[in-house]
Amino acid sequence: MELEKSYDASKTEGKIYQTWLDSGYFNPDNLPGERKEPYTIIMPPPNVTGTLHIGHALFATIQDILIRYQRMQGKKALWLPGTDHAAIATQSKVEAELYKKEKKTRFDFPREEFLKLVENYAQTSHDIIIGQLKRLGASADWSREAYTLDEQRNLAVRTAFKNMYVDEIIYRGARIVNWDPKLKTTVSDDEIEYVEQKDPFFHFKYGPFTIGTVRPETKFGDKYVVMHPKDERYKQYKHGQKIELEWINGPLTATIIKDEAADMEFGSGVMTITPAHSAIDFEIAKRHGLDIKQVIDERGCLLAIAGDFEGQHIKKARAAIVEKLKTKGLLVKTDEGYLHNVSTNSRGGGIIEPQIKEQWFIDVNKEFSIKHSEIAGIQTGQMVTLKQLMRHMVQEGLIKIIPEHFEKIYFHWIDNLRDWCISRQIWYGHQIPVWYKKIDITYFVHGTTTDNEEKKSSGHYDADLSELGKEQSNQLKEAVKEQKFDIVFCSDLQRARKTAETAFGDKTEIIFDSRLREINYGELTRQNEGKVSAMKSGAVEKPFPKGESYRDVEKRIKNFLEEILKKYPNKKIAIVAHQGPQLALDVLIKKLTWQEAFANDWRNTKAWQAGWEYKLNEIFCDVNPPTGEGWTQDSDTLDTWFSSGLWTFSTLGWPSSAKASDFAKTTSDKSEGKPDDLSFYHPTDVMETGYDILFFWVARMILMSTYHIGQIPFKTVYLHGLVRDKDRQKMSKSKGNVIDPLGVIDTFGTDALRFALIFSSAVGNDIPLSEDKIKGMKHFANKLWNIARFVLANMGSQELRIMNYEYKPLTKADEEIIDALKFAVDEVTEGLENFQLHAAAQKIYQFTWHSFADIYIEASKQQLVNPEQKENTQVILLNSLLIILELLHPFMPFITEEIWSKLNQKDLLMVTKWPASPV
RNA sequence: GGGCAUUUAGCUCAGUUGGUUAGAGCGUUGCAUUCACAUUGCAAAGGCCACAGGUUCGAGUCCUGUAAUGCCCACCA
Repeated sequence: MELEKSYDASKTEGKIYQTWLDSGYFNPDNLPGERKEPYTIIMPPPNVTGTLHIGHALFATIQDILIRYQRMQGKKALWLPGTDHAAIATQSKVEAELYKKEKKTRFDFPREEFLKLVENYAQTSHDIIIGQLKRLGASADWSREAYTLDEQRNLAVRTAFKNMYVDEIIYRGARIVNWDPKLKTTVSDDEIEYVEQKDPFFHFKYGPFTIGTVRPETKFGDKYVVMHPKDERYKQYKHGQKIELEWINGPLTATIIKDEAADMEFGSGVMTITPAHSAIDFEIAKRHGLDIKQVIDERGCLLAIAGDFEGQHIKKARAAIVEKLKTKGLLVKTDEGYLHNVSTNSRGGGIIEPQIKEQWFIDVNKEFSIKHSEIAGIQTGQMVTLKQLMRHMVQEGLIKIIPEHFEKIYFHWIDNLRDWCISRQIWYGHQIPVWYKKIDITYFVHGTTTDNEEKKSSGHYDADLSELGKEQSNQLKEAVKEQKFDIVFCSDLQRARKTAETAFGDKTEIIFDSRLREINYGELTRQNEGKVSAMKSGAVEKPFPKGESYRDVEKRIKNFLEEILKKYPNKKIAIVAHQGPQLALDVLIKKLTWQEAFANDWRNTKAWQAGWEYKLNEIFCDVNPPTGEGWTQDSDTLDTWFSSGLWTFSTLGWPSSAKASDFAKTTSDKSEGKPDDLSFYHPTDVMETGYDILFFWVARMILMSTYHIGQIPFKTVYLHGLVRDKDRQKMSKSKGNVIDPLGVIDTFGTDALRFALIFSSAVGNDIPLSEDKIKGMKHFANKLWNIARFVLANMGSQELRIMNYEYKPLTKADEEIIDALKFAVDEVTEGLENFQLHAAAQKIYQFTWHSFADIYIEASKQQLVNPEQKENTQVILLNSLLIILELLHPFMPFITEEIWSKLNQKDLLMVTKWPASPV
């Protein structure tokens, strides 16, 4: 058997990869031999936003090394691959392209059509990425490949959302959020990137104070002036004191607020606040219960509050506002070149404008009872918060982070964690599994009756309208002339019926319903109002003698509302009825207590002709859409990290293969047949990823996995560094120092690239990479090739089968190489066990090149011509080579497999048993 | 402002619990070579392990401080 004179990676790699694929061994179900122990790595899914870069090559290499090693150790090794839809990133990429090519935005398309465009892009990108991973030699189980936005994962997301919604871990609320006016979506705190910027810093006269700002455009609504309570300079001003002053658009009443948030050292120590557009100001406003007024809209344009400036974009308005203030003599001075940080959306968006918006959040501080826990130190049913769960796993060593110092960073992050805003206003992603049904109600009270005029309470007694009441009904008709209602519901008592017929009878269908009747006062009917009032408070729960309580009215109305929600969703309806049912609406819809409803004075105003407005909203959250008509789904999508957080178990079949709430059932099922993927492969062994997404992702996987299935997601977190160029510079297109993985694979071979990537840098450190280094590793591959050529050339084919031939050290060289080999096996193994991949790589490199090639092969040339030593030497040569191939295979899979195949071996090297120390 | 790390040969980096003469790759210099490999071999030069203290029989390694560099978090209107 002859080998080519030098190793040609390009001729070998494709062929070898195909051999592996054909073997089916990437799927652990097909691995030969008795394998009981699982070893799982779930691949961090690359974003489908383009092609792989060298950083991906690094993660693929590290994970492939770990998987190949464990597979050779006899484990059922599963490396589960996948890709990430990367919501914002992918969508904004498509949007950018669309704008460049056709000058269109996504709003020029129907949602479905735009999504098709994104999906096409994602599909193309996906295919490229998978192809690239294969070229890197990734021994991943493609049969289990997952996508964060496929059907299975969508089910997982909906299930996860619902579980958390039911537990009230997920809530909807109006908070100050990071709004990106460019992408028109919120982003989470972690996605913010601060960019240093120089801007003019303005000092303005604000009454007796001087305030400073870089952003005069936010200042229109500022009517609170804040100073530190201990600031001696402003001792004479009291908290809550009002001050009249002249401001941008005229005179204004400002209120003094004393709060420790004001920094006495900064500027004059006095500031005004803009609660709607600053998180800090929002906090202050909440502390003191101040008014919050929106100034800037979602496009970044000024609202009506800005007066003349209304509609202008803040960027353009700034100069004009300063000019106006200057003209008014309110500009004190301007400092040019003030250095400050501007927050931007790191996902390719614009400058963040904080806004108050109704969004979905995950509450990280809410206590809940954990439904199922296999976690040491956490009992099933125990009360915990998500924050505590996240902290516990790492603190108690259940999850080990390598390198260790990242644990401190992790804790620091958790301690400062705020509720996680998970809703996004983009289209590409998992749509929130919440549906709404909405009815707008305008409520009118019937006209005055004869009883009313005599101050008697009618209740169910069918009192008629008085002359005034009839007149009022005509007035009502006039008042609602312009309004269009789909349906009018009316109490069947004649005072309401006559009112409704007069006001609406000629244009709208009227449906009479006895549930809309006034409270039945029983024995008090038609008696003096004063007596009724006296009993009102006591009549909430307790019926009037032989009549109803207010709770009874509430029940009738509740029943009525449920029915119209079902039958008449999304309609605009009017109700003409009495005061009692209206109070019930206050209680049912506005969530007032009965006492508050009574106390409210709005029904004493003459505004009854305009009606009182109620918005009836029903929210439905479940895995599947509600049945029935009239439901509309929440149009927001979820933060991409929400689905990524489920990744370790959604890829293994959750929730289909094992429902979190159904653990008892699945464990009893296990006796027959093989266990499902989730119970067998989860918790996974290693999560290997870049340190830059420790918070985004790793922490969220811990959160999701512990919450939903009561298991840690992984035992070890292995954080690799960033690949940099040889001068430690970050690789970037603009610097022109990027190394294209496919390019270097073409020139030097995958094995060389892989070896170079892990050869010289310890875990967690950044990795400087240069073409020279890869070239050096190509030389190493070639060296190995020639070692194999030498060994092969020095024995006939029969010797290739004498694997178990006993050999013994006959010479000093024999003795040394056997010792060295033993050492190498131990150290490479130890390196791989302890995640010291670079140490293992260096060891095998040294051993191969120096101990074996330079020393032993040189010595063997003498021994091979000595008949007494020849055969023994041949066996040592061959055995050493085989062990080298085995040790090196995880690192350089292609060339080792290729040589192995030339050595007449039965099975593939990739499933050969990892060597123990040789005899 | 707070935190985390790094500083070892010309360059890029190893050096796990403190233990002989501190290592590798690349580069440099000299020599060799029809020999498995010039994508080679042999050899050499090159380090007060950032600095200053301390602990110890013994410190690149542990402790304290200083300096430089990098990164992360917070953020001041």
